[in-house]
Parts: sequence; C-alpha cells; structure tokens
Amino acid sequence: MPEPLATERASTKTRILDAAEWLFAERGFAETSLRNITSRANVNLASVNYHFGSKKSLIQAVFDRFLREFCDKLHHELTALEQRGTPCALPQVLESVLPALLHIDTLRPNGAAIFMRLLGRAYSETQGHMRRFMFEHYGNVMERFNRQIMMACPGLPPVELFWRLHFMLGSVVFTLGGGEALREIAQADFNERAELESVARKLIPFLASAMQAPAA
Amino acid sequence: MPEPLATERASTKTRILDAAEWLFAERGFAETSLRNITSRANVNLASVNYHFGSKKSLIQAVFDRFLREFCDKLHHELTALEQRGTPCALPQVLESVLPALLHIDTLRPNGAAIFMRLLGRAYSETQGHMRRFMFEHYGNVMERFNRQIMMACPGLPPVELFWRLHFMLGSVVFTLGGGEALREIAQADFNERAELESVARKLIPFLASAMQAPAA
DNA sequence: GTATGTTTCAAACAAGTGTTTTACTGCCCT
DNA sequence: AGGGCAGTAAAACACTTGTTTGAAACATAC
Repeated sequence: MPEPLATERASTKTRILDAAEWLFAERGFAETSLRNITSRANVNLASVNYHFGSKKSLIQAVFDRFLREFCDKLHHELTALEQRGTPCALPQVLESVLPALLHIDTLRPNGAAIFMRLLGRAYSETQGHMRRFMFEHYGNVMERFNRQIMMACPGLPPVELFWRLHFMLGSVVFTLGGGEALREIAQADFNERAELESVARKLIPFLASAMQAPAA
Repeated sequence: MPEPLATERASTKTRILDAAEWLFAERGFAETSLRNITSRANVNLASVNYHFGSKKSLIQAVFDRFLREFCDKLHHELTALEQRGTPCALPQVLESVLPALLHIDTLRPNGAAIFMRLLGRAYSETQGHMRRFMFEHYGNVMERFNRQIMMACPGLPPVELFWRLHFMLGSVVFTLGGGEALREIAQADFNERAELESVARKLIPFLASAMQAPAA
C-alpha cells in the first residue's frame, strides 16, 4: 500500500484512525462517540462500522498502529544495543527508548503524549483485553528490553524487578501522558519550556537511580 | 451525625457513595451509569439526583470523601514529623503517607486501590476540575508534605523537584491503583502475596533512591 | 457499455443515558 | 388530628449511543 500523496485526501480508514486516536487520548474511549470521530474525520457515520466492524475493533486498531510504530523503532534500537557485546549501563538502556518516543512524536503532533495516555488507559482497563493483545503481538520486543534492564541491574531478585519495571512504567505514562496540564504548570511556575525530550531526559537519571536502590 | 448502628441499614446517601466509588474505580466515570449505581446500592434511581443533584456532583462527593479521610490521617502524621525538630531522612518522609493509605484500606475493602484509581482519573481529566478542587480544599496538607520532601532533598532545583514529585506520583498511582491485575500477575509468576503494604514498602526505597539522583 | 464488486451516504433502529415529574409514603410537631 | 416535610417510588422525559439498512455513487473489469 503506497503512501498517499500530500495532494490527495487520505483514505477514509486512516482519517478515522487519526481522528479516533486524538479523541480517545483526549477524552477516553467511552466519552468519545462514533459521531465525534466521524465528524472530526469528515467521513460518514456508517464508515467506521464498515471499515472496522465495531467501536471495540476500532479502539484495538488505533492501539495497534501506535504499538507497531513504536515497537518497530524500539526493535531497531535494541539490536544496536545487543550487538555491542559488552553489557550496557542502565542510563544507556533507558535512553534506547527515547528515539522510539521521539519518532512517534514526529509522525503526528503530540504523538508521544497520545500514545502514553492510550497506554495508561490500556493498563487501567479492568478486563485487560489490550494488555493481553499487547503481550501477544509485541511481547518479544518488550521481553528483549526487559533482558537489557535485567543485565544492567545484576543481583536484583525477579519479583523486585517485576515491580520496579511497573514503577518505572507508571512514572513515564503518568508524566509523559499527563499531557499539556503538567507542562503548562511547569511552564507557568518555572518559565521553562517543557518539551517531551527535556522531560524524558529528566526521567532517565531519576529512574536509573531508582532501579539501583538496594532491594529490601 | 452519629455513626449508624450495625443493625440498621446505612443511609441512602452513604449507600450511594459506597456503590458509586466502587463502580467508578472499577469501570470509570462514563462507563458507570446511575442505574448501575442505584441497583448496586439497592436504592431508587431518582435518589441520586435528589441527594447529590447530578452525576457530576456525585463524582465530586465520592472524591471528596476519600480526600478527607486520607488527608486527615496524613495531616496527623505530618505534625508528628514536623515536631521532631531535626530534618527527617527521605525514607521517613515517604513512610509518613503509609498510615494514611493503610487507614483508608481498613475503612473499605480495597479502599487504597480505589482511591488511587480515582486519583489517577482525576489527574488524567482534560479539564482538570478535580485537580483544582483538590488543591483548593486540601492544598495545605499537600504543601506541607512537599516541604518535608524538599528539606530531605537539599540542593535540588525547584523545577527538578516539581517533575520528580510527579514522577513519584505516577509510580504510586499506577501500581497501587493498578488493581488486582498487577497483583494477580505477581502472585501467579512469583507466588508471592502482593499486599498493599508490601508493594508500598517496595516503593519507598525505590523512590527514595530516585529522588536522590543527581540533577542533570 | 454493461456488469461486478467496493465504498459512501442518509435514514432509521433499538437500547441506554441523565434528569424531571408526579404521587405517595412515613414521621415529627403543636 | 392534621398540616408540613424530608424521603422514596414508578414512570416518563428528551436525548445520545452503537449498529443496521437499502439505495446511490464509484471504480474496475470484460
């Protein structure tokens, strides 16, 4: 499937995906109606059921597109890391996700924040459909990342590692997905441009130091 | 207002609050209908509008009850900390929120997890109604906690402190509010009872170490 | 040019939403 | 006894939701 030229209107399918992901991140899944999506995408209401089958499938499709874009880039960074031979230091491992984040931020405005919010919502889902979907389709990349972390944290018991990985995920999702609210406060109170990359670069030493705490 | 005796049925108002907070945390605000709430509370549909005015006000009332219970306890712990005179070490400061968390966990089953999920939802709200409400009514307690953290982290620039406080909040909300999902995984994979307190006690050294990372 | 398969469109569908209305309790008070 | 009143009950309100329908428009093939 070729990239659509800039002159021609994007396909109905991607127009729906673009509109949906923005609204989902902004308001949540339940608070976003199909009519919100289709009117934002300038397509007919019925077209989402025609192309995706149902709202639930659309949500999954939105999530899948993000995951693919993110994991493809992360995969690339991880192979570079693995081919070094020598085990990497923690900050370097953490830094390897940065290009993937910045990448999806270039594809769409505020892409990384939207992705993080979707990730947060996916995790807070009671049923855990998406969490399962995520591990089934992209579990291998995440597994490789975990291994790098593990090698950089020698002597850490597996249980402790499990929890600390989720502590980290919480920090990242909460602050990077927290959206404009946090950034605006930071900018107002400290007059500092709070770009995605600058926040992420504050996160890295914070998390690296956290992971190296002695296990209780 | 006296505590209702165990024999008599709780007031309609608190029955609604109890049912609502559980459902809100489990499914979210929008996904929970008033009919879900009233049928779970065994009260009439109209009674929620009669007692609370609207669904939005009910949400706020649920949130307010949690905040009051939590901040009252935290207030108590903070005064104990402040009266020591000598500045406290970071782990001790962090540990001061533990009694407040455990307290609301005794008031209702899974209370802390529910509270954390509500907190997370409150923060991820686009409009930020609840965040504002929270700071207006309980900002003083949070301010005092921040000061204790600040004193335990000498030399940390204010901007850095701002972000790190939110990094911490993210970890706590995400993992403690993550609910049964994370605990079940931990229990299945590592055969370890994942109680609220044991997870919280893993969080403390993790966060303490994180806060002490050198500023970039 | 006609036939074929795909995509769009407006309209309708049944089900569920928050809220309001109206009548009907039980209860205290003078 | 009876008027005032906070609380409850069932029903209806107007509206939005996701989904389906059947016809129109489009493209592509022969």
